[in-house]
Amino acid sequence: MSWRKDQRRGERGYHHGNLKEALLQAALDLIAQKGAAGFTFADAARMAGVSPAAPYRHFRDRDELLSSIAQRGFEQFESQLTQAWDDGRPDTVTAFERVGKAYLKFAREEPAFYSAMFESGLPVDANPTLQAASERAFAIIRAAAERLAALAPPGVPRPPAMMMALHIWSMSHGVASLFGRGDAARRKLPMSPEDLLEAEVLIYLRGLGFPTDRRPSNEQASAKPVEPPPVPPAGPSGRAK
Amino acid sequence: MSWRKDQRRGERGYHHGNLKEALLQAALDLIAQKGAAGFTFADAARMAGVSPAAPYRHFRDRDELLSSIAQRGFEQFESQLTQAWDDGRPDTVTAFERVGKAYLKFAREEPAFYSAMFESGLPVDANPTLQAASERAFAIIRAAAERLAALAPPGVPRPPAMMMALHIWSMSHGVASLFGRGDAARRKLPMSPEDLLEAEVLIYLRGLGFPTDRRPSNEQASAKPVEPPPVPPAGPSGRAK
DNA sequence: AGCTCATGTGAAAGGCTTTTACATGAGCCG
DNA sequence: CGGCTCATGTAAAAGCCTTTCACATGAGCT
Repeated sequence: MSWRKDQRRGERGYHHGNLKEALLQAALDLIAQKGAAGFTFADAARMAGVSPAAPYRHFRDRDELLSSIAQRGFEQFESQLTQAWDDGRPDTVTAFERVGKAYLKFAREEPAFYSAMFESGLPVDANPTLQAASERAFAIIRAAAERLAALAPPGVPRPPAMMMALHIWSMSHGVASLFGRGDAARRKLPMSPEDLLEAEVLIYLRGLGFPTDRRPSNEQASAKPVEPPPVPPAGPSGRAK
Repeated sequence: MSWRKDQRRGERGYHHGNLKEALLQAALDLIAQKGAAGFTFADAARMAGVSPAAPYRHFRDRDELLSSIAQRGFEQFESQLTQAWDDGRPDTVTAFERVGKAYLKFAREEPAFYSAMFESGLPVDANPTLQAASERAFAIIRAAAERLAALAPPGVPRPPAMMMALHIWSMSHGVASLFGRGDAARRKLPMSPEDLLEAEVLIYLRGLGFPTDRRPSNEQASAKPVEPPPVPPAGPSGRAK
């Protein structure tokens, strides 16, 4: 009885008018506060000012709402990474580093999305739409790695771009998950997550023989490493197992 | 009424006799099946053959049970890592790699523990006991990194062991979380998680100037790098920000 | 045997999820 | 305008979970 009264303004009366959006927004807030596990369908309904059954007109169940959020999360994530990558400007390594930072920034600034995407226990591969969105986001990292691989110093076997992408992804994800969240499960750190990741990536790139002192332009020239790396890069299958 | 009858043997009658252990075990099974989020206090009680209220005699609430599991998880984790490290035998790099593999193995073979430890949303720093256990596990990686850092090639600034440890931890955790779980959130991979991580670590170590072709003994001799690294390692604070 | 305390049981309150029948009103058609 | 129809909400109810509380049981000790 009180729902309609409780609405400050924009009274749509019986019909909310934009319940689906309101629910998504409410869920986002709740997840940010109490984590993906603590979020409740009924709570979201309450926050949107409707009865507990109303959400079922827009989402099959709680999981579908969560999926929708993860979906949007991946889309925004992709957008952020794309923007950070900026097609490799001003130079590939700089842009690459920026992508890593964007990963951390997203994890910190959008904990609700991040939570839904990576910590909700949703079966990513069960939902094709979701999986596609996830892969589009990863494709950005993949593309960046491709460009970076093309700059690999001559004279040594070129590292597989896919492998590089997976490596960078795992580093970013590891740092973000362990140290980069708002306050949940925080651990003490002698440096910022950003610096930690940056150093990690730089060392890794140097391990591949990349020159890691930035130079703004003419990458063709800079493709020549300062000095050839001590040993050839390890291939995907590594050494003898 | 039927609980007592349902127990196959070892009937303790009214008193279960070892309910706490039984609950922990049941919870472990349930979490392995349905994830940390899906696990239910009532389910564990049912599985142990007691009423839904019985568990409250042994755990304050559901979260305390989860904490206990995470606690044990960290202890087993520490034990596994210690064993893998084997005090750096036969040589530091080999042992170091083995620690990484142990991390993945734990994530894969003990999904319930891993889930409780890293994905349950438990506030690690809220429970001192839990935090201590977590830190003891990390200390193994830390100690290994320390030993490795001592082997760093001369002539360049020695990398901070703590930073190396954090880097290795994040790599391992990233790979394990993204690709190393039983089947939840699985993603396609062109190589095994183990190979992926091994290559990643080797490249990283090479980036620090370590010789990455193993040699079984006399590490003092092998401390001399095959060739000096092209550029000095990046310090913790990295370059200009 | 009798006491006592730890350990379980039942029952009940309060939430959440999900389903089902019913109500409302927005858009459209004549 | 009057009436139809369908999308969108509501109420109520069933079923499950969590947590608490008074009470029962029986294991161990004297």
